[in-house]
Amino acid sequence: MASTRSEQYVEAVLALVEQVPPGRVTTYGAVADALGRDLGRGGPRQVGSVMATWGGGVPWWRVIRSDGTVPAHLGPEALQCWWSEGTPLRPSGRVDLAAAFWAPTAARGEEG
DNA sequence: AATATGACTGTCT
DNA sequence: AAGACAGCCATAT
Repeated sequence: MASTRSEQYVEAVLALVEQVPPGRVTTYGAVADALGRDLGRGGPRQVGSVMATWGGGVPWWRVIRSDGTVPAHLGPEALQCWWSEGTPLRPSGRVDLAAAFWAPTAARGEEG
């Protein structure tokens, strides 16, 4: 078990996703960028891969694409959560990143 | 080392 | 607005 770099990355991703407040959302690229400052891994694909494997224990619906859309697997489920949390949505049914975007912070307890 | 795949992103048409 | 294409990064085979 072990504390491999991969697990550290996974924990860091999950930690950021859990930090996302209700009614707000962030993007894969933003999470990858925030972690890239600390872990040196930085790929939105990798963040998505982590979510696909371990996202079941975090508010994954608060993590969407860069254009406010969401993967087909999450559509209906995420929508329900957004309604329930009052996430700012666009008339098209997408999240309004201009109002709902939340900038993730490093998992090492640094914010500035 | 090379190839294939993926909850990504940006640009062009 | 929607579809197609290229770029990027890590993992698995």
